[in-house]
Amino acid sequence: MDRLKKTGMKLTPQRMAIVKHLDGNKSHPSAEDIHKAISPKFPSMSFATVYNTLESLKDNGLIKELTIESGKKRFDPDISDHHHLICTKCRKIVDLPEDISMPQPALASAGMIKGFRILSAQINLYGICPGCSRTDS
Amino acid sequence: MDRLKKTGMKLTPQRMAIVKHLDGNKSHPSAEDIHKAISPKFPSMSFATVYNTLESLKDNGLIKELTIESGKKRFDPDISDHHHLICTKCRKIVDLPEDISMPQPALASAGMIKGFRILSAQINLYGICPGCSRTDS
DNA sequence: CTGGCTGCAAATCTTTTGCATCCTG
DNA sequence: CAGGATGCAAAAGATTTGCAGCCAG
Repeated sequence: MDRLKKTGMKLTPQRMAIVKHLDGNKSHPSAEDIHKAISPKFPSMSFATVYNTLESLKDNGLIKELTIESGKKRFDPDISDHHHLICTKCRKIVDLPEDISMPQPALASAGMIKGFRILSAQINLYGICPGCSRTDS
Repeated sequence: MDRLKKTGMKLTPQRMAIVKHLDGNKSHPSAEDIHKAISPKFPSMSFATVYNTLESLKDNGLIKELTIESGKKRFDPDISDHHHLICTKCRKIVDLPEDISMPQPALASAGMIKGFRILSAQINLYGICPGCSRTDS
């Protein structure tokens, strides 16, 4: 919340609600998830506001946008250098434990490849989660 | 094309046109790109056919679906274990040279993490391409 | 007060679906 | 000839946009 103030963004009630909802949230919510979650408190809040706010938060480095699911954006308040496991069956998204984290993102975030100045890396591992494995086989 | 036949999929003219268009294609086209490219030859071809065909090709392991851009699916006929560099400015997508490829995908494709049975890995490196760098700074 | 933010509604873009018809195997 | 594939059109889902009015700083 302090970090929000530091960005110079205006502290509107809607924004604060969104930030509060995201804080510590490990569910990697989509814009719709967020809108739905906050609707009870701000029934009039529009999608435009949600998208605008998420865009601003992203620009200010307070959240990350994940490109994990083809159809929709997801957002992650955890801006640390981590990656994700996605269950292709139930679509659950889980943070990848740091100790399995990769040396390459380091390489990537520092370096140049093919003349590209690399700014960030996103690693998605797709598989079947324990729950779905059980149902499966 | 032989590989297409082996899948048992029916060899309709539309499908063959799509497969031919994708063969060796390094542009990571979206469904719309593909539809547009083939329209001149099959003006009547519908999006449903494009999507159905891409889905079938994917199910049969002839192409990969990339989740690189939030709003849309992209497809890659190169099914080898490789990854991508994306210019955040001009949205260009480039294959990551194999020699920079990561040891982890190997780990991932073999292993189990957090109880997940890992099936595939996708690594996206985001940055600024040489062309945009020049314009930039 | 003023510029940034909000709400609303319409528009856009991508993908999916239902169904009648067609055509490959 | 049967079942899968196609074309069409409508629907669904996600995101964007324009604009008038509002409110935090």
